[in-house]
Amino acid sequence: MLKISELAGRIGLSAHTIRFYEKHGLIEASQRSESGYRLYSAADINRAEFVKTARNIGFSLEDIAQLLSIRLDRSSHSCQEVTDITRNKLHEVNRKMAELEAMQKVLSRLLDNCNGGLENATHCSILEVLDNGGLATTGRVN
Amino acid sequence: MLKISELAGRIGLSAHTIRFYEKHGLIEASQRSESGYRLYSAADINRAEFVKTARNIGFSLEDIAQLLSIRLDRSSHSCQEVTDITRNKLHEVNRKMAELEAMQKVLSRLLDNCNGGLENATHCSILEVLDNGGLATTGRVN
DNA sequence: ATTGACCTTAGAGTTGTCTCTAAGCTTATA
DNA sequence: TATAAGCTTAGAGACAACTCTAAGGTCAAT
Repeated sequence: MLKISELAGRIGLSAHTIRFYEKHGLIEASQRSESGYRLYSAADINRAEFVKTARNIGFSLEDIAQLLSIRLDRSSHSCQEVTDITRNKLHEVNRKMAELEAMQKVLSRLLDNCNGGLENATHCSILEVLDNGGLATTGRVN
Repeated sequence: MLKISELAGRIGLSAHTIRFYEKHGLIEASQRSESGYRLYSAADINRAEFVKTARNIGFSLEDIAQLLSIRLDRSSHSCQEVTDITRNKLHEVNRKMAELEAMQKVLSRLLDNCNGGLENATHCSILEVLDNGGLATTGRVN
């Protein structure tokens, strides 16, 4: 049985974070010592590692809570439930990527058109673009 | 001179947001009516549009505050200051993209390896991966 | 004169994920 | 036995960028 900071060291989270996850139902200590210290069993550790792995992949705490409840009783959940959560996450990631790509394009173009020298910013092309409502649409941004 | 909701309609922000931006020094009304209503001049509108454009591109409010202070007195700032802000933002975007790409790859692989059918989740390959600390490293994740 | 739309302010609430603090108890080491 | 390190709890604070509320004043139209 591990104490909280031992578990913390093992899975790479702070004790604070583990208590925080506990409050949100993600991690639990199946026992307490006489003095009230949390004690983590092998199963608890596995569960905590599951949480950490899912977190690393990028699942939200809420996603993880759902995945955990499936994991807890696999036979009464379908595989599809798991893929749904995963697919939703993938869609979210794709959406964010698209947003970031758009930003990336604009920022790169702004930098391409600007010499960025030490002279003063009176004729800075970036400020001009911002003043004019964005990149010119001659030759569409997309 | 426009009142706040006229400005709001014109640039596509809520009046709430405009007041919020004002509190943070981004937008200002150079006049007030006798009854205390904000009144926006052409210059105020330009500034607000600058803010909106920068926001659309993805600059943070803090970035925008800096860009505005350069814009306010272009001759005492260098063009480089502007490109620095822009380049930093681009780096930030690139960093986030890399993170998201990693997530994207993992999620896609998880989905590829799982049939996602209606049968129960006893042998769900996604749960197995999460239980085993992530994707197998045979044939490296990267 | 009344209605309803619009304006004002200060300040609280939201979201997600921690991160930290205070005040106090326990355990291990010197 | 003293000290330090570690544990407990409840709850506050941080971050970004809004979003909303309460309580009230103003304005245009009917």
